[in-house]
Amino acid sequence: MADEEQLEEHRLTATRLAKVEAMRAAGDEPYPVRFERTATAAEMRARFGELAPGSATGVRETLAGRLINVRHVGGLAFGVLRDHTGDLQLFVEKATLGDRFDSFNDLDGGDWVGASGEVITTKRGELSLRVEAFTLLAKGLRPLPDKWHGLVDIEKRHRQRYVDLIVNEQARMVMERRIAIVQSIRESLLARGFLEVETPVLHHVPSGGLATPFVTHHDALDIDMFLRIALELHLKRLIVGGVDRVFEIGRVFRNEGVSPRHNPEFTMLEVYQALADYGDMATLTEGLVVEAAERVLGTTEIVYDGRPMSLRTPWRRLDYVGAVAEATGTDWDPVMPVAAARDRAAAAGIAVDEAWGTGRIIAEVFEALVEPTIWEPTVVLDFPEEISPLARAHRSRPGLTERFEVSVAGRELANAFSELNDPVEQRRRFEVQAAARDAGDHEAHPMDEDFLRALEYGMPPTGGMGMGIDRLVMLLTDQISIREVVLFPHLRPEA
RNA sequence: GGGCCGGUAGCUCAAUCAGGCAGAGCAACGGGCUUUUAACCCGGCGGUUGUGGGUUCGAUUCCCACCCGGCCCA
Repeated sequence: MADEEQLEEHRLTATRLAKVEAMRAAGDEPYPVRFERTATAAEMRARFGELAPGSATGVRETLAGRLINVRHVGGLAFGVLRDHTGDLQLFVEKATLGDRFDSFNDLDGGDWVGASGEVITTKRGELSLRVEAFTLLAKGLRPLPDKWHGLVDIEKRHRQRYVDLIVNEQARMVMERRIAIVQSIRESLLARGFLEVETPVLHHVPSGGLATPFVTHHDALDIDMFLRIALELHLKRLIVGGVDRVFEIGRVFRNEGVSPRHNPEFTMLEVYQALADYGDMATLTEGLVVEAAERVLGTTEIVYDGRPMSLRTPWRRLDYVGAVAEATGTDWDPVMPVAAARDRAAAAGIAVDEAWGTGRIIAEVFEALVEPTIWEPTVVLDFPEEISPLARAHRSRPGLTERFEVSVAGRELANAFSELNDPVEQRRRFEVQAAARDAGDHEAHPMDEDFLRALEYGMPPTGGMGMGIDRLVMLLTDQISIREVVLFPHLRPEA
């Protein structure tokens, strides 16, 4: 769209380009190298925020940032300089700058500027820099969006996040909060003795979850590879290897449709702890979320999508099959004949697939009737084995596994198990999945012989947990679309 | 994949229902203004109405196809 020719042709950029040429002709560089600043906008406010109107401090500072707006008032000009910490006013007067005053008037909104001068407050009390010298640091050729409305068009905000970040405070807030949340989780885990690792993104077997992978190709080896859909199996290999507590925060990829709640790539936390079980994982999950909320919001009492929500722990525990029974008004049993399960689903108005077993049917009913009704974080316990091929069988409940999900605002936030560490049983589970895969279920878990070999060396009892970081960020930034918490969400290519 | 809604100046929006010269504010440009806070005042600019076709004397407006986005559903 925006090639050089169009830049030269468009009158709004042509006038700016002309200023670039004029500067160069006069021996000035519109894109200089390096600049030394002595203060940021936030530092200025911290040091001088309490000055009375009309003060002059005698202190001289140098700031650098983007010129967001200029108000010309005869022989005066008021500029708004925005750096990464906030805004500060530039007080520019002809009396101080002399001939350079006209050059200041040549600046455009959007230009990067360095300015030096005395720290003052204006008559109206606005903390300002009385500019004694300034430098163009980088000429902006494109006009900024409307200074009042900002950039509103959602498509443009996402495609041109750089502009969104310049003009929309909210975009910066979400980004900064996301960074703080990830940092909080990392520090919470490090403080508990977990080691952070990096495992392969390119997989030979798309394992560790039930999802359609992206396929790519390794040219030199001439083999297809898969972008990972989960971190799970490599982290468990590390548990086998004797890494006692381990975690990874990393991007995973799922080849599904995009929606307000799904981006093809998203960020997962996965944590594994030797000698622990899913009960320990529930406590850990609660701790990570509460510590992140307190760090970025200072409270566990939040508002999401206009409704109050408490993240206070302990979270409610809900029995998975029991919740389905309550929602449907009939008894359910994960080992009941599949025909009986089908009847109950039909009675509840839930359509089921011929190939599904009882566990899968129960899951369908849960997702349709129970999960959407959950608001505050809830630990939903003991999932059917059929949909949990990597979780250990429940210590006392046949047909179920020691698995929980944390549901919040009608969606899954985290998923955890007492990990299956019996290699013979794991092989049996993979074989069931492989059969489903052969029958046409592309999301069934594939056989992973190397992982089985690892288990055959012995994996200690282990608790594991995965959490969707994007969803946690959505919760703590009050965003209902994942595209608002991902800096560069996926969109179709521009025409 | 289906349904509904949207795409008009750099930005934010009118005009579309019922076809008749495509407008405003901001930005930019020229002028005025030495304490502004979306500064203000005056002036003159700025358009492939998402793309392509069709109907019509005449299409931003009606019809068809396509592209991009939003929401809902699968």
